[in-house]
Amino acid sequence: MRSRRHTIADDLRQQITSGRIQPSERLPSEADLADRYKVSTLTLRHALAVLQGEGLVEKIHGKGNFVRRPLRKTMYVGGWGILDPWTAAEPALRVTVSSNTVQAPAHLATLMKVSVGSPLAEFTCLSYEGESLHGLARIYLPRDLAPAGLLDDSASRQAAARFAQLCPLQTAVRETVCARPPKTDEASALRLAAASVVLSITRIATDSTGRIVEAALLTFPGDRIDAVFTTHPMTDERQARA
Amino acid sequence: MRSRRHTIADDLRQQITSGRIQPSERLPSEADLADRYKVSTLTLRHALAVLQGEGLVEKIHGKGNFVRRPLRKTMYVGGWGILDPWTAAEPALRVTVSSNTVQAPAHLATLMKVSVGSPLAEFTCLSYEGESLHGLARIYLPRDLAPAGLLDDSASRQAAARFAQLCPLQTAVRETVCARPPKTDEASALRLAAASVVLSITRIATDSTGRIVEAALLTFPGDRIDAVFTTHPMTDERQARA
DNA sequence: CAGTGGTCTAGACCACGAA
DNA sequence: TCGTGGTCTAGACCACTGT
Repeated sequence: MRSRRHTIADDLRQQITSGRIQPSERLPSEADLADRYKVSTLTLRHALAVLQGEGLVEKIHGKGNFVRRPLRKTMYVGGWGILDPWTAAEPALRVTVSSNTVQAPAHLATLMKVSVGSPLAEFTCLSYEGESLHGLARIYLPRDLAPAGLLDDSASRQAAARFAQLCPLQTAVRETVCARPPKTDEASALRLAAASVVLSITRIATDSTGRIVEAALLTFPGDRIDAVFTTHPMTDERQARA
Repeated sequence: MRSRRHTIADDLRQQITSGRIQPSERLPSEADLADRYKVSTLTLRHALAVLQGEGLVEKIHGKGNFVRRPLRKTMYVGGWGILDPWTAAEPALRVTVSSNTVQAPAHLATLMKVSVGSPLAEFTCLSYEGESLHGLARIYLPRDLAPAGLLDDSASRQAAARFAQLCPLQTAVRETVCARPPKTDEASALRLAAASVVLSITRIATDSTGRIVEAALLTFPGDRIDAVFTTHPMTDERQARA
């Protein structure tokens, strides 16, 4: 016997995928739905949790449950952090950047091979598609490398085109990709269920002297992103070096 | 005010990470823990759900809640498919390879830019760490490019060292990474829950003429793998080409 | 303020696993 | 059979959002 939460989830899913409930539309309140299905609110909430896990529904505390727009997968292009060449051209994509100075906490100090407490410039980049956030980046540079007039218009446009790459292109980049549950702040910022998964990319840029000039912590909802990386054949010269 | 489920989760997490509760040990029953913390069983279950989401605890219906052994993350190195330089050296890592010939179904034909029904050599690679499978690869080559005596010892050893890369190294490689729920066959092969997540890597190798010489579909349990990709500064010559 | 979702209780009953 | 986790109820109260 299928549990009640699942039969309810099936019914609501059918209404959503068939278009009877439109994207970005609000569902009836949980109390109303619980009445309609003759279940307790807790059971109904479990049904909604199923749909939330599938990415069909988004819960907003104090407002309601909303049908998510069908997924448009965006693409992260590895190497120099270009985000989504297709939608980047669309006006619907906005990237906001804010900056800050912090003292390196332990995990960042390790990552960037600087001593704990070193001054770092921190940039928080949020990428929106329409109203909904679909990418989150925190970027750290050694304070002395951070450009002074960074937050002008041209820099914002640049960050929108290549997702939040602040360092020059002539650097070696190492990107580590993993899938993991969102941290609580990420879950609330990206409006994800705690049980969902994000694709986390840690990008380290190194200049020709080996100094780490940028560390970027990128987080994307796991079901909305593909990351693509290309490797070219080595030149004989470079192969000899390795 | 931190919610009760979180204070309980914090307390249990501390007991686990400090070693007061050992890996693979059973926790007291939910009823007992609910008594001890003076909360309802539902609240206690929510606390355990937090730890479960963090991968610290595994629930087994009818048996209890168990502390999971800490995960040993393996690493996939992008570019030419080297798997896990650290554990690759360990005797515990085994890779088995079996081969087959198939006619390209639609999705593979699209991926490899050949016509539907073209003969392809299919290689299925399973990577074990001790008893448990931790990687699964299906690799396709145009039939005429598949080496004849592939499945001898040296090829198997080679596949173990560089995860299932069958084509020559002098190729351009494009790897697409996404997180998604496992397909049913993957879930059973990797012993994953249907609700879990795999890291899926699609690797396409192209020779200098632009022909696709290999397509690899790699699947790893999402919580046991990191994938790392490196990009080197372009030479002036290559930059001019792009 | 009213309306929404979030947390919590104190029970009941069901489904699974091992003896 | 017994002890375990899984589902569910009918309510209470809290926290967030908009008016």
